Amino acid sequence: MEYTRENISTKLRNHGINPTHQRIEIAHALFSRHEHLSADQVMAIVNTRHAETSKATVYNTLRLFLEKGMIRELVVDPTKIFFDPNTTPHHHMYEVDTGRLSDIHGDIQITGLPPLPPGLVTEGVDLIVRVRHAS
Amino acid sequence: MEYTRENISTKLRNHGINPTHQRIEIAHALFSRHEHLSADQVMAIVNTRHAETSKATVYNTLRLFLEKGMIRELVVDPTKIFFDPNTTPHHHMYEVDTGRLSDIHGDIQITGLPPLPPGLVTEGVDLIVRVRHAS
DNA sequence: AGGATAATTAGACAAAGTCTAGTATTTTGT
DNA sequence: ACAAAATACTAGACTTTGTCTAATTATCCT
Repeated sequence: MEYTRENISTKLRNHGINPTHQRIEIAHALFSRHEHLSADQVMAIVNTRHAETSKATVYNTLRLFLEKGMIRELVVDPTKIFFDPNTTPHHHMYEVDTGRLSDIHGDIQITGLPPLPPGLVTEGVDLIVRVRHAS
Repeated sequence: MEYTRENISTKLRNHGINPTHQRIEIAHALFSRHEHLSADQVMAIVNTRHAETSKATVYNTLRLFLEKGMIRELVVDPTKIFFDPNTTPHHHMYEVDTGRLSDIHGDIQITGLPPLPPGLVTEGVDLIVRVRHAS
């Protein structure tokens, strides 16, 4: 699938989001790349050439996308949150010395998880393999 | 094992850490409870009664303990880091609506992880089950 | 078009964590 | 035990990520 502005508008509408200029640009930044971006990276991408989108809008929009289930939040780096346009179940590798974050592909199985206490519902299961470069 | 100041001093020395007043108090805060504490929680515990330990020392000391492998860092909450005095392999459950973080007990197996790219070494594998209270 | 609603903005603010330069404590060598 | 050297601690300024607010602008609906 190609991420034209048109397609992105449709995608936004499908998620119940009003497609505005800024939202389209932010979604485009996330979906046209296949990377995990932090809020300030999104901000930088969207505002190359002319400043177009404010910090507040970037943060608001990312949280909106999150709530609507269009993207996923990754709490991995101690200093900032990354956003992942891929919402299908998959896991991550984090290079602690460089801050690089990448997907782990493959058929990963997790067994032996005890049942949840009553009243709790699973939101997601995050598996992060922390690695570093050999010295 | 009981966490007397004496025992904690020995533990610090075993990890190659010079046991000072502040370090003993911080280690005591972490090890005498069996909880995951954030830096400001440690700060608050250590400074009940009289203010004794500065913010800089709390942060420096926690990082020192980390480097020496005496505690473990948990990147789970988007706003703060938690420190875990239990360094044996185990996993966590995080209640996203309350911020509560707890251990998962049981024999959890993770299979299907692909081999690491050459030059990379595993630091650790973190598994976090994110849950919320049913509405 | 025009009023209502929704979205965006600049900039002030908050909180976690880092850094610095000076002071205090601890250790070491004699 | 004492002085010098090394290590540790401190207050407070600073940085960074993210939030909030009140005012402005864009969009939608009839």
